[in-house]
Amino acid sequence: MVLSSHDSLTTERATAEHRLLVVDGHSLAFRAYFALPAENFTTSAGFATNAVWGFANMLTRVILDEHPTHVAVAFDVKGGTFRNDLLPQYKGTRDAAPEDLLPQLPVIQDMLKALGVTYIEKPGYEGDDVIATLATMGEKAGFDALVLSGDRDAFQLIDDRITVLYPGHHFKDLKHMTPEAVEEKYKVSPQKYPDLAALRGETADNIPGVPGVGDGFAAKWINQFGGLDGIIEHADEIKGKKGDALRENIEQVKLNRKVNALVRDLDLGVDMNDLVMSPPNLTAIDKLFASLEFGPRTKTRLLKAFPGGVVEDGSDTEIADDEPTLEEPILDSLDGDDATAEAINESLLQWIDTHIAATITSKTVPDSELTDATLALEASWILHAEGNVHPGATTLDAIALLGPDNHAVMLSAAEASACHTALQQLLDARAGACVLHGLKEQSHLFATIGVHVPRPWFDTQLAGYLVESDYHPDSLDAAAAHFLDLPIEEDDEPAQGELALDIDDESDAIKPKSVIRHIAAVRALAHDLAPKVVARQQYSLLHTIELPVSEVLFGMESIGAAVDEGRLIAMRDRFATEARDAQEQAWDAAGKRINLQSPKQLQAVLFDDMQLRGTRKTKSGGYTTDAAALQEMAVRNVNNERASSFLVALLRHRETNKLKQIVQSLLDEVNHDDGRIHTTFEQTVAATGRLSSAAPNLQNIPNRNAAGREIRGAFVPGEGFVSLMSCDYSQVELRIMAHLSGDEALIEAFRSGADFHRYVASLVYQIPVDKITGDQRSHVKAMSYGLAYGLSTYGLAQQLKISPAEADVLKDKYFATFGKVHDYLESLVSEAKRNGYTETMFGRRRYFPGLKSTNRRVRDAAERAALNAPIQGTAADIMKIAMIRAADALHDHGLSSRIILQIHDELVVEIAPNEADTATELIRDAMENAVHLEVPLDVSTGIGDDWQLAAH
DNA sequence: TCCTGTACGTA
DNA sequence: CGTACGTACAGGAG
Repeated sequence: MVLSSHDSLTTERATAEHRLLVVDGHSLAFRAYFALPAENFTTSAGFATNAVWGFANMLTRVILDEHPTHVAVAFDVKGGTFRNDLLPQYKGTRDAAPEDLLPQLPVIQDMLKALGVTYIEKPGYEGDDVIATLATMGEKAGFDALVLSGDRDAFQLIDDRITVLYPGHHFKDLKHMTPEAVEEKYKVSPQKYPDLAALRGETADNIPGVPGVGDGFAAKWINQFGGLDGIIEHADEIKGKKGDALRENIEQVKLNRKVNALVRDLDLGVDMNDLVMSPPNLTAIDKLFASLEFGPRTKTRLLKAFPGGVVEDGSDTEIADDEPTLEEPILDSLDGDDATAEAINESLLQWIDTHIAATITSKTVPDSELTDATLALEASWILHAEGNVHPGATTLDAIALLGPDNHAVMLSAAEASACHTALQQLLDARAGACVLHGLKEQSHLFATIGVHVPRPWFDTQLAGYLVESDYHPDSLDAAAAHFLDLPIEEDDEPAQGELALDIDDESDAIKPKSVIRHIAAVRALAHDLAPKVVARQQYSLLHTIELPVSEVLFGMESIGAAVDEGRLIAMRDRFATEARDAQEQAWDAAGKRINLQSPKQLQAVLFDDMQLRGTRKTKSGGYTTDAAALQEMAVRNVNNERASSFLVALLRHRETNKLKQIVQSLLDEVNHDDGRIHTTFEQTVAATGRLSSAAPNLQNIPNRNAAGREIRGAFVPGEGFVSLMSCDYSQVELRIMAHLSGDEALIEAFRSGADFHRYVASLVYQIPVDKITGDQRSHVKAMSYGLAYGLSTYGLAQQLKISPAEADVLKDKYFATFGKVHDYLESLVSEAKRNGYTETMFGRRRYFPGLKSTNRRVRDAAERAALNAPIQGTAADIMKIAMIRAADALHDHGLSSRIILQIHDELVVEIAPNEADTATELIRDAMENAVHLEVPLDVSTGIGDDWQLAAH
């Protein structure tokens, strides 16, 4: 304990250091009750304890923050008070306290008794009067007084010595209401606050004020006439409707003022000496907490706030908000090394009972941003598995559990497997209070022992992504280092050379230290991220989109996509032969056997040997050798036989070699157990909210020319399935722009159902639809698509191979036709500059620090990204919602058909026998109605024997 | 062995 | 000098 320097000061000075904390017991109990879901705090007998737990926590927090030397808690007493005699309807609209709150009040009082805290009730008076009296007594005795109350009537007590701690929107946010704070907020002094309240009324207490008069007018009058008395005196001088209203209600206001005046001189039969903080009765606390099924962690924390409140088990469970180390869990071992599976399962069940079940009971998930996430997570437990996640071939190393009481267990893969029934039982009963890192990855790991992971309450990986989508940690350690300012600890994994040795030595293969450190990191991440998720309003996104879509993705990855391996091999060989042919040709033309995949060697041949003129430069200074440049040089040098045959051969080599590589990468990833390719859909990589696909990337399978498209033909229905269906959104991003900009012309273009680009071109060029040329259509199409990327005149000119001046004309014409689109795009950038972030339709945020850069290039790039993010992101949100709906629909209708791939605006579904029609309708409906916009969402579908044939 | 640059496939 | 990705290779630094 830190001793402060005032210990040896004189009595006179010392009294100034005396601080009295007065708590409004009812108000605190109510707030705690509503801030915490009762379902998460229920004893095995079904007794709700959320208000008790929240009360204890809140009291602890305030004591630790404010260091009072004296404490008292005031409660209301049943039965009317003198106020009801004055105002019969007083507090008439208050809902009766919820039935599971009332029985918690005496328990709170028992707890206070055990803690040695005096609580006071005074029949005929309210808790507020008791508080007022106590605070006044404290002040007279030379104390500083703190009043913890959610009732604004307490503001009248505020002066230099008395501060009110008033809860904000979130239970835990306490505002220090000082005279300055009241003045600032209400523009009147604390003494005049009751005058203001009398004029305004108090809905919560069913006290009507002057109709039409709120804080603002009340303050104005008070300052004008010096207070309520002055206002009443000069009531006739106040003009207008509000003046009339005042005169009509003047009796009510006078009455209000009488009612809201707090009594400050009750005889409570106590003096300051009775309120001094004293050591709690540990035996009574133990007994009480046992009956409430509160864990040792709660007790430890609570006792820390009280004198002599030492930790008994020796583990210092400091709740560090910003301490740069992880709180180390207490690692328990399950009995019996050589125990049977049943015995291990049994002892795990027991451990769960003691360290998880006793502390929390929950099946429900807090579902609103209002829920106090920081308090809810105090009662959560952590689930963590480690291993090698590779869909279709995942291996499990170890799992760990960490209870709210800081006790942990760790199980090897074999032990975990033996315990799968206990684990499943735990998850089925208490997933609602579960925290983990990466639902999809954890699901893969637990699936190896046949355990299904239901939707948890919180996912630190998804949360980190929602909070800071531009940062992508590639490990839990990296995430912890980033968000918690922890050093990245050396993983005690063996170096490459030692790996084989370690695998052989099975008994030593698990690294308890790193697993336990990791599970502690997950807990710490949750503590850091949960408040951020709430503050940034990402909580509902987490629960309505990211967690559900994680489950869909887990299914897709597990199923994989079936391929015709023979067809892939044949294709690979054909592309390889073609590439070799092209290579020979290129070598002949070049006169040497250079590496065609080396830009450096190509530059030497093209620009030195052949003396060709380069086009654009790369950022490192040399001329580019990309396809567009090669093409341009080929056109320029049609008459230079050697150069053009080299360029043509090189282009052909580039293309076929690329295709060969793509096919080979697919072959490398075919799972030998099931002949399918299990990609990984990365959910936390793309800053806009899109998914990405890796190992292999199935979102960049060629689609633009016939040769490449063939590769799609190798994706086929697997055994037991008859066809593949492809469903895609047409022009989603443009439709989103039409909706969000509200541009009537663009909206009408989509509603008309005509050929969209042709229709738009006819508006832009003011020519009838049937007179639009192919060039006009394609120019307008490029312009439309370029919009969402922040396309420049220069870029448009380049792409369309027209002059910048012509591109400028096109742009002007386009924006003259669709003015609101222009305004909307500009507003996206200016909003981003103002807020520092953009938001999608569903509230997904992306921050843009680059907008403030002094480097123009960086700033311009950030502006384009800021313009694109809400559009691309909204499309991604819509597709995610569609996937959730589609997967649910297929499941609910008992279909076996299943989604296997997502390519941003396309879903690929593997169709079971006789399900084609139903599946088509269900998926179409899920996609078209994922969200309702001002324009229809158009979905086109196709079915075929392979992915290529499913095209439409 | 690791990182960077270049190139290129997709939406 | 158009957004968002993943992968392959070459070449240089280590």
